[in-house]
Amino acid sequence: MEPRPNTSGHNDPFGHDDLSGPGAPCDHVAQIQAEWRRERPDLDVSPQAVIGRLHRLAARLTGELTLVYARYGLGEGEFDVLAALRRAGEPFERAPGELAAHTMVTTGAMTKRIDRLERAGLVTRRPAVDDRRGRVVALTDAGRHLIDEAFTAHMRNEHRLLSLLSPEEAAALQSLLATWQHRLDGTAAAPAPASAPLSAPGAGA
Amino acid sequence: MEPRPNTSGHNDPFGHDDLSGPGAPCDHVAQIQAEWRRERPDLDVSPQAVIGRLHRLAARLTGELTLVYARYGLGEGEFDVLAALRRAGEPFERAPGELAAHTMVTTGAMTKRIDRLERAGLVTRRPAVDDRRGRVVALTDAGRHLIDEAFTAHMRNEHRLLSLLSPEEAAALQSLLATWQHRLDGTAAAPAPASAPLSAPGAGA
DNA sequence: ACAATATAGCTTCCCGGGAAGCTATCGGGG
DNA sequence: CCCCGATAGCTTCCCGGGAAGCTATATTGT
Repeated sequence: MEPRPNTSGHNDPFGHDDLSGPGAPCDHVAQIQAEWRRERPDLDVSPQAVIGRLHRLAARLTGELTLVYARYGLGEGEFDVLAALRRAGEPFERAPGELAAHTMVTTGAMTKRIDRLERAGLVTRRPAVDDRRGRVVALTDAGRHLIDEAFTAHMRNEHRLLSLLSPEEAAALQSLLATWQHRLDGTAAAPAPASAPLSAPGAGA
Repeated sequence: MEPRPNTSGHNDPFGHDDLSGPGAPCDHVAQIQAEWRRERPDLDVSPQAVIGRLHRLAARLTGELTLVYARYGLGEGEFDVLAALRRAGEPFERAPGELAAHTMVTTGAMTKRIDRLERAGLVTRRPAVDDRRGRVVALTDAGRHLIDEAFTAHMRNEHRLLSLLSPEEAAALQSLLATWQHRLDGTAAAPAPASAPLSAPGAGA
């Protein structure tokens, strides 16, 4: 754990830094990169050092967070919905469509999440007054209490995980993540896809 | 694979840096944090500035990468398997268990991935010679060509995404991610779970 | 007023992964 | 030699999400 940044500049035939970090001189990602360099020396695989690690770290953190949700009988999806309702403030109500947008899933997925939560007695569903197509999802008392407990534990957990970084490291990381996301949002979507579900493998070959 | 929405934001009344990066003065995560601060002023939600953003960014990047896989008729899982085989070098063979370990899924999931790839003619399955319990999964010529094409495109895509950061930013980010992962690995697993699948919500309430 | 279109939520079907258990095989000890 | 536990891969069942389409309602244009 030497917070010492290091050696980052060094070989690489493409002029990029090889990005070999101090904390991971020989981790799994680095091994994978080494294999690719051997097999495909024509490619510069340095981006994997960042993107691959981001991936793995996010997966790992999600796993840790999920353990806490499970203690309250919740999946990640349910937790998110309850949290979105709680965040809304009194009277803890929101339309299904709003919840879907907030939690970044489709409305179909949201319907099923609400079904589960309703069955568990954590939320209620009732018709909206102004628009007869609409519904209103509301936290029950049980739901309110549960999410308050669960969210408190969740934040304790996040503090525990984040405490592995110094305040300076955390601030730097936060800033870099926000910067990247922001620039990504400023970019038009990627080039058009054009799939062929595992049946026309000749696509590029 | 999609998105992990999650709550995150930032700010904090506890004397930590508020971590407001330059790139994210008022993004979605920050809004969420502001809501929590209003509803639960007793909690320090600053970790979400990092963890929430990490999640969202990872989800976003995954989405971008998936678009390229789809162009070759591959899902993320299939791509990973083909890549692991390609990385192995001549003769591009590996045992299913090895592949499962490499790609971080269960053996059950691996069986199904191989089923799909075999059906598509991209890999073959044959018995191992030394151990009659074992199997050997091998890239076919078609699979070899496909993954070489797809991986080349994949790396182009990763370069495109990473090019939004300066070399210094990328190096710093890589270092922080590796550091965090490394410290996380050095930590014993989290406290014992104890689930109750949405039926005993009273766990903590 | 009425038809055309948009919108909100729900339903159906599919896909991919995890958990747990099954079968065949290997290896070691009596 | 046979029995026992360990191991490799596969099978079964379940869960949660996406895509697309359905129904009922709201809104807009003529």
